[in-house]
Amino acid sequence: MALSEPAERLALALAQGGMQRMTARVLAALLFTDQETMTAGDLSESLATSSGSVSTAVKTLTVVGLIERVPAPGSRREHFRLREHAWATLMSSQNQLVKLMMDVAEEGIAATGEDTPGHRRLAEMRDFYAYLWQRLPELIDTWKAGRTSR
Amino acid sequence: MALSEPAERLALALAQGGMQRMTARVLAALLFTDQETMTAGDLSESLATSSGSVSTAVKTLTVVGLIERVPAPGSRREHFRLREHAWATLMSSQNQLVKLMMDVAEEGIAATGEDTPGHRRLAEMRDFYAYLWQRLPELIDTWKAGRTSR
DNA sequence: GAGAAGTTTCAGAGATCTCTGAAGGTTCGT
DNA sequence: ACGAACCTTCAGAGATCTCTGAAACTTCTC
Repeated sequence: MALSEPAERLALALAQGGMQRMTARVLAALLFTDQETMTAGDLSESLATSSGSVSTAVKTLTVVGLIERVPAPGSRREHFRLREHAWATLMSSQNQLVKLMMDVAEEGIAATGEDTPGHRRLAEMRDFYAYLWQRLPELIDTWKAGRTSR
Repeated sequence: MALSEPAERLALALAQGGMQRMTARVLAALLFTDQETMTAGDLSESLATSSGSVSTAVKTLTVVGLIERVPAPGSRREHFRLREHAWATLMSSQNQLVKLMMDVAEEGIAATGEDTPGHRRLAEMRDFYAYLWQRLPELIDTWKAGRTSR
């Protein structure tokens, strides 16, 4: 079955956030499906795409921890499903970008003379990202704690 | 003067976050410069790029509120500089993506039958992004308050 | 251990994005 | 009002990214 229009829109949104288009479509398919898991075959059929693309996308999603291979008794095929806390995981990996910003600002600070306008601007940038880098993980952990305690 | 290597690295990091490469380089130039403001001419010289590219980049940065045109007494040229709270502004615009995620999840919920696995997954996604959508602005406001109260 | 089914890899075609450069527009001084 | 300096726009060249499809590899069954 082809992906629904809302599913394609969701994939687009994920792509806007930096995810490859095909990777996003695979994730959307796994979100919307009414099955508990999908095989690579299911995915390439519903996305009308090559098995090669599915393989690459599935690998990427597995590496970043958004989906997982599920042992499939009685089938040779690989089964996949969304992992627990996938969204928190996605957010955490976005958070690596915050760290990168903090680091490049720090580099800039080291490379500019003190008491220059550039130095001051970079220090403000560094402070802002350092603040986020401290606070975002707390936010995500709070969410996870609230979820699991149900 | 050409952009320093740390400045180019910073531009790369911004580009990773979704900003156009040239737009990111302009922002980096304005961050690192030891002048208070830079003209379009300064920018195209230090970036070794066409005036057209600078014009486009500067327009984008102005629209999203990261830089501002500064009235330049005694000069016909436009002067630019980083705006106050530029980083908080950048974060806020990233935050629009959180809103988009929330919205597409909501659409998906409306389009799937209740008590299906897809419905449940989408509801969890929606809840997560709704939580962020509530919390991130608080975080940014707290930062701004801390800054200005110095 | 041979064959079938499924999966992965990767070179290159095709699609997409970005930048340039030149034409045209705007603003300022005289 | 005219010319000079500067800025903006945009078509198309060039660079970059993404997907396909076929070959190679792995795993399972008989």
